[in-house]
Amino acid sequence: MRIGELADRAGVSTRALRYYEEQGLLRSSRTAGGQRVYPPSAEDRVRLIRELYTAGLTSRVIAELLPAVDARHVGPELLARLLDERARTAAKVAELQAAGQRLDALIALATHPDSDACPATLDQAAARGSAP
Amino acid sequence: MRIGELADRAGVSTRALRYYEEQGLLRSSRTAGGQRVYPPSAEDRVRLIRELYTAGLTSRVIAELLPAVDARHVGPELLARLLDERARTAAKVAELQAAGQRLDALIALATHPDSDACPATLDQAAARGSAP
DNA sequence: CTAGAACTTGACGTCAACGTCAAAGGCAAA
DNA sequence: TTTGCCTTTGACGTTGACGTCAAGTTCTAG
Repeated sequence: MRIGELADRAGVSTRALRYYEEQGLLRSSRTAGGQRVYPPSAEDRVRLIRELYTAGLTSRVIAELLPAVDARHVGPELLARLLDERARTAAKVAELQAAGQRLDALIALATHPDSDACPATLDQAAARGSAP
Repeated sequence: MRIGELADRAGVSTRALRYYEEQGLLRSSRTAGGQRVYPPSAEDRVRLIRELYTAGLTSRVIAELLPAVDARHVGPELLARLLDERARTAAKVAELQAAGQRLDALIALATHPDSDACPATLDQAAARGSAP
């Protein structure tokens, strides 16, 4: 398949696909005229790349990661980085959930106009952590 | 307190504090000489701002949100945006957790060099969602 | 009163993952 | 062959939350 079809299938732009290639995340063969050609497996590869981006990894880290995925072998140095990134995502999840509770408190403020618990949730959570 | 102390206490840069003020997120009184002065409550305010940033909200949205927090009253239009943002954070949490499992699979690959389950987790999760 | 740390505004720099535009060439169908 | 969509490389633009530097002012300890 060519770049347009892959973009459609994977739900990204052609610009993104060229960018991924430029960053060493995605390979392609070429037609005689120089146009990029991808195997069907490229779709899953792009989805994986997107997912790793979603995890907050940079293209540089992903570029180091993908060969290990393909070879199914992770060296000790890369493992250290993986543990680091995993901790980072876990922390981010926790932060996001905490922030989500802030939003919930605000939403409760709007939907239950005269509850007493809401203000406490809004103001004091930051001051004393998150547990009561 | 002045800007440097607030920055230290809240764990942000002075540049960030001035930026928050510029964006209408943080107020300050001034000394006769024009230097910013903050009340002790500003520390919690900054932490709240940081938390909302962490939730993925932009400064513009936060600027609309904070008055509602102070007034403890959320209008219907803002409520709609809140529900939207809350859904966004929930989705982001889910994505982050999915991506975290990818990282876990890679980590397992490094720590249990010859398990059979790992490759499946690595490759096929994207192809069929996330449930087995 | 004076050194020097802390503060002021203003303005340009950064970084990542693309968006967008331009000019040119490739490809498939009629 | 011609029409017209797809693709190519190259290069500049965007966005958000600050970083950073500069030149000048204010505050405070001694």
